[in-house]
Amino acid sequence: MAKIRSSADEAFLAEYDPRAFPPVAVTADVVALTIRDGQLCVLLVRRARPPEAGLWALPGSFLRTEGAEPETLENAAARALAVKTGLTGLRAAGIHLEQLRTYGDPGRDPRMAVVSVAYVAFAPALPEPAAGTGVAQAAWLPVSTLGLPEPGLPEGATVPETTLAFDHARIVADAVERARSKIEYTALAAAFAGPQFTLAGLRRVYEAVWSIELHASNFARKVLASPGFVEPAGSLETSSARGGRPAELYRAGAGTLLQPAILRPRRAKS
Amino acid sequence: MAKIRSSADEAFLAEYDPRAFPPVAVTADVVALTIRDGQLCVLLVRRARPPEAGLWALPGSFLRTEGAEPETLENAAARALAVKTGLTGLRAAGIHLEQLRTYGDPGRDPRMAVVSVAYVAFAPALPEPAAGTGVAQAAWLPVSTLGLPEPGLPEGATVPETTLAFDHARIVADAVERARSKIEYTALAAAFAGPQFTLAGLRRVYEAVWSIELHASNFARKVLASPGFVEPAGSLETSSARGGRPAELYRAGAGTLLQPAILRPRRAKS
DNA sequence: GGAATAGTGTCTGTCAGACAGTATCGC
DNA sequence: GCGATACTGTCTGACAGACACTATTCC
Repeated sequence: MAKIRSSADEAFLAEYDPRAFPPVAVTADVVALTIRDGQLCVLLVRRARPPEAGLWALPGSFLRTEGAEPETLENAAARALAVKTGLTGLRAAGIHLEQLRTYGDPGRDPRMAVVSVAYVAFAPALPEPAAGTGVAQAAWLPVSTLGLPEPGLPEGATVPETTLAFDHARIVADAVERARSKIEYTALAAAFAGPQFTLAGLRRVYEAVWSIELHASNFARKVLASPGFVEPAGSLETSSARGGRPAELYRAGAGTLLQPAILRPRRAKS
Repeated sequence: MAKIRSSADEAFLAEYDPRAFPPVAVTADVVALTIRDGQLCVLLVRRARPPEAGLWALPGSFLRTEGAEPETLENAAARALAVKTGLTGLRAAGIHLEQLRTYGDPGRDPRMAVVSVAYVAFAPALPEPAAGTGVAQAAWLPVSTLGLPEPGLPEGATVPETTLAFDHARIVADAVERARSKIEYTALAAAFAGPQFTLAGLRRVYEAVWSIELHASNFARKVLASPGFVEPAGSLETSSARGGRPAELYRAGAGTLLQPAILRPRRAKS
């Protein structure tokens, strides 16, 4: 461990022996998002132990760097999901997992300096999670009930009081903003909608993520005008809810980038 | 330091004592970008010591987590620029510094597990850098000479052979892509152009970052149609290079988000 | 038939690309 | 005058928003 050294020694040694520096813990935290009952939900775990025991938090895990097989940050994120919530095989199932950003403000964890690399996972309706290691409870919670701060807070900004542990409310807010932006220009929304869906179902995904209502006809026109986004499944929806013409069923197309994009309405008229 | 423990003990302790885990070094690395002689350039340092001695690398610094004032990742990035290249006061000068992403693949540093949080800085023409601690040389190098890989490589992907140390070529590629995307919908390009500039000068910034040619007339129309992007400085350029009507001078406007955006041409016509 | 939902057609406004034409300099 | 650069005007096509209209179901 680090002895007391002069500042000059420290700067010199930095190039040669990173172990001379005070330790930092690195975690991978996952913001798993899905749509349930028309609401955008995030997968949270209730912490069983201090610090922040009893509060909802993101599933996370410390990065394993030694041993037979050191892991990538992305693998640590997938492992955190499996260990904390019982959701396994996400990578094999093709669930999209991407890096969000990294949070390392001093004091964000009372134990020591902790740098958290946050990941976002986008998933269609998944099974109920199970409480894993160190977890009292695991559940999908609607993001609208969490009182999230504005996304994009600068580093060092004080995070408003919330019901989530550490600075996880801020991380969830950034993840939701990523999802809102990502469904504009990628075919990601189809991943939320499941194997087969109607245009109305896909529209409800956009409406849930963006928290707005969309014009059904214009939406359908734009989706069908984006080659590779959806392709007809060849059958009709069975027994629509409260009458009405049955909708055609679609499945996700081969494309990943939408051209043209499905842009959300921009306010900001001068 | 960590003793040998069973896997179950390890998982249990993870919640209580992060120090029981093997140490990870965290660095903040900076990709500083600027335009020099019509070329997009990145600030690199030639490493004076092993590992990778003699190779060009990004200026970086290990995160300080203990002592009187633990620092944020962003402050560590600014400190790295100052210590390694002598460029100080960037934050005070309003230089834009934003987090890019985090790189933590096992084996990316031969010494130990190193997680690097990369930052991007966008700057107008800056003074020549000076070689700092552990650095043999510091210089602005055109990105076109570096043989960068495609941006957006997934985690764990093997980085092609380059002239840069570690996986820094990949980081620079991601930073350039960020800059290319960022000048579309923010007024960032004005930051490259300096305090006063002509529309042609601003256009050359876009052309350098995007590596394409733009139609001068359409470009001017789009820039002037984006409120808050530029405002006339009230004077004309003095002594244009090879004759021709002198161009009007502009300065950066108050806006930061461009509405409408200055979109780069999309190829991808079916 | 009436209500409800699905889907099509059309009009209008915004913006990008192309390009012709005008303005103003150095030589 | 001539070339070079700066800037303006106009046409066309792509796309978004609004909305009228038709189609098909349940009640």
